[in-house]
Amino acid sequence: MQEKYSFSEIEPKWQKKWIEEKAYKAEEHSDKPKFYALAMFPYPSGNLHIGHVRNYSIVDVIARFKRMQGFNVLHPIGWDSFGLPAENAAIKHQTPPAEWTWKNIANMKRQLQEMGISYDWDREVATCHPDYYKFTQWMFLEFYKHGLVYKKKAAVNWCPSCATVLANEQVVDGACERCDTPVTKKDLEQWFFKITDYAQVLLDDLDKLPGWPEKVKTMQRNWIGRSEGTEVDFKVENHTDKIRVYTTRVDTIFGVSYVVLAPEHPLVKELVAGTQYEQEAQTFIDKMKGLNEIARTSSETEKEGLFTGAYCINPYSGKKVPIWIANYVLLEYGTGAVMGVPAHDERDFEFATKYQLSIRRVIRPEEMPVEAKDEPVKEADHGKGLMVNSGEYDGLANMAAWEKMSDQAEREGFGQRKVNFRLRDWLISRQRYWGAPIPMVYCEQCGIVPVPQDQLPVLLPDDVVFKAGENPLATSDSFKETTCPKCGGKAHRETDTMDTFMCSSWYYLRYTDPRNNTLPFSKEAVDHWMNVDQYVGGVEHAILHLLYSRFFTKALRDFGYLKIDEPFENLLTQGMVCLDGTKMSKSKGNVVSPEEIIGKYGADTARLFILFAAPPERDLEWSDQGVEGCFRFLNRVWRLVGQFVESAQQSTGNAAQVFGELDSAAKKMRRQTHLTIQKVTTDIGTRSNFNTAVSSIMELVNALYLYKEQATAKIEVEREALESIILLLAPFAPHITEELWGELGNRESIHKQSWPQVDEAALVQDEVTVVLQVNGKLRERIQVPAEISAKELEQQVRNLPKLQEWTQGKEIVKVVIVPGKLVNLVVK
RNA sequence: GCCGAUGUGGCGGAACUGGCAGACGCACGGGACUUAAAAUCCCGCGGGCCCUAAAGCCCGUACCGGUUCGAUUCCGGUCAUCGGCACCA
Repeated sequence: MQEKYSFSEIEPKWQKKWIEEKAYKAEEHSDKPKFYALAMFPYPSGNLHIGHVRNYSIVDVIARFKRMQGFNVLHPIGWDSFGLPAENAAIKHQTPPAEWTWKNIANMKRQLQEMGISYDWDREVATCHPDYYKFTQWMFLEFYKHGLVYKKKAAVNWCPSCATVLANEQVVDGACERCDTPVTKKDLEQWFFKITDYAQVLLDDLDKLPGWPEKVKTMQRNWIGRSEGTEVDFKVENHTDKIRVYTTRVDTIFGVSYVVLAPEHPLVKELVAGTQYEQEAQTFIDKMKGLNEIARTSSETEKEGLFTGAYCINPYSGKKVPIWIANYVLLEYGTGAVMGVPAHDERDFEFATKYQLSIRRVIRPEEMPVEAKDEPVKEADHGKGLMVNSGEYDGLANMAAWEKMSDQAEREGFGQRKVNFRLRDWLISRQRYWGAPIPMVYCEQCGIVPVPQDQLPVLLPDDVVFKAGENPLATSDSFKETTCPKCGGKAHRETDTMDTFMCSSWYYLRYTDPRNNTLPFSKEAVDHWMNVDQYVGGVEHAILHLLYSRFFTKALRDFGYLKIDEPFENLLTQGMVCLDGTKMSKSKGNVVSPEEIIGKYGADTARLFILFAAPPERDLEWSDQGVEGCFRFLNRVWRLVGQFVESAQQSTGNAAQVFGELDSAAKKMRRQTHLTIQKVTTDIGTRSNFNTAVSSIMELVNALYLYKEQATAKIEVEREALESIILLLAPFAPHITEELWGELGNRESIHKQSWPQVDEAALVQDEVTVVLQVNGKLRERIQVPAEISAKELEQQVRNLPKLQEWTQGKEIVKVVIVPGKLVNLVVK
């Protein structure tokens, strides 16, 4: 055995062997229970960054652990390889996006292999490969068949820098999530996925996910944004039209001072046509259109409105109320019209105060005297209370009135209860080249015609021109011009591609059957492997990818392709990797290169540090010295094995017999070995606390160093401890443990060994330390037989010579005993 | 504003079900080995009190209060930091 731990020789040697032997291939037919471990697949930007290393190290520990526990593990990897950076590179370097992308994939694949991650490389997928995007297009058509895809003209989010539209989910603080450019609105005809059909079930089924972080579920709940309310019609005076408003507080409707329409509301133009208000209203509408999302909808923005000159009638009170238009009302939500109740809504209060509209209380808090009901309202009150100034409803509790008033609207036909969601349909069109082409054809005769599924894929053409700000597919005549699949006549193709989130919404299903040429996956494969048992990735996907994937799963279930309701059983959202307290990023220049670290210390050290430095869901502060510490630890393990191998000849070989007659030091050593096995097993398996798993292995190493120096040290006890250390460490540091396992005389790979079992007998103690407290304060530790009764223990404590000192003549009023742990004397 | 999370030594963090606060690692200080350095090994390492030592005592988990024999852990309130949502009617 080499004296020095030489990772640069060991690591490539084993990596090569693992790949050649397909050591981590998932078994097709197996009696073992299955386990599906998955990391969010990377975008092939060119190089692995440290966040990837963290993500993949975590999943690899889980995969290797489960394998050793006897599971048939599916641990695949692939590439989320469509997207804008490839196209930007194409413009910048004049290289085709495909070439740039495949080069990056090759490089990052090499880097992953240098980390020793135990992937089943036979299942690798890349979303930009025609064999993959063929089925992304298949998905589009399948959703289309089931009425979940439609085209509509809408004011959509437009990123001027990326020259494409964006989904609502991709607009962060009014700016493009990719390039930070402020997003503008554009009226375009685009393809939408009807995710809103699934809003309720996407919300409800979050309760079926106990294995997800509360944080992520809350974010999804907020994003879906369910609210229960009532729609009510206000008749417009001298007009045939009605204004339908949506309110969650129909109980306050007797307090309506005005009704407000969104500036884009179609009724606005009608109301002002030919009146003195027309000119001003038009100016107002134009101004609102020119504003971007932030300026228009931020709660910071001052409320601005304009009277239309028209009035409508409150159906409950019969009162006439003025109709306004205002910047704060959104056309897309509810009915695009709102009633203003200044006494009970802060926003309405602010608006009414600004424009001197009336303010009338209709709910009084219980502690407020009835006589005070008409006193001036100083601030909006949205609390509970009793109805006042509300006709026949006066005196009712407002929640009861809410129900009765909704009943009245439904009975008399001027309104109805309504549930609304903030979630909008998912806009999937992109005016870009490097994505899956939308498989649709426009025929002069037949109109919109889907490409038949057996004619897929619609391939991306090579003869496109990349120019900033232009849709490249529109420049390719060979692509654009086609024949109608229905009538054979002249037609042209849709030139938009799909949002790359389409590709990533189903990739976890493809891994179950990655080379299937006729279907995205077979029923047998997907039924066998799904759900993903453990999913790990960054929290930045809490809404986008995770919501879309849940939607896809539910829709495919409803189409009959799946049996499951949810794709990801357990979700772990790992924290960021930081340097000097801030997230590592290229723009800040505070990055650590994984390649450099691996070159200097090896992959095992890099993996070990990143798992040891913090619990996985928390942010991790990078520390070069910390890495050094982990490297020292692996060296310590290396030397431990080296010293053992030299001295191991004396072993008698009959461990069971030796373990039957041990001295107390040996018993202690065995106990720690098995306690460590127990702890590491639960730390990995149920708590996902890899940091404490590593630290307890370190403790075991320290303990073994001390034990083996003792004159009476038993070689069998040493061997058991040492083998346990290496086995427990194997998921974290696969290369060094593979090497050391061989040095201990084993032929078969350590990664094919069974996970060590706890020997309950080794945990039994003859004597335990009991803590003695006086009034909850620690006073003494005493050694007592493990089997001692509470009575005997109390007696022994009462006989302690120092007892007088602690009680100081006071009386012992109570004795609390926790068997095997603690005695607390309560004195007065 | 609403929702969620977090707050423990010089630092990363541990304490799993209310029972020894600070495991493990880093940094730092001292020592051994060495001609020397590196590597390695050993000792110390929250603050204070006590002449020294042994030993012991007091304070201490953001802050204030409560429950309890006993609180980092449970409850109420306050503050701070981070993240998400934010005119959604």
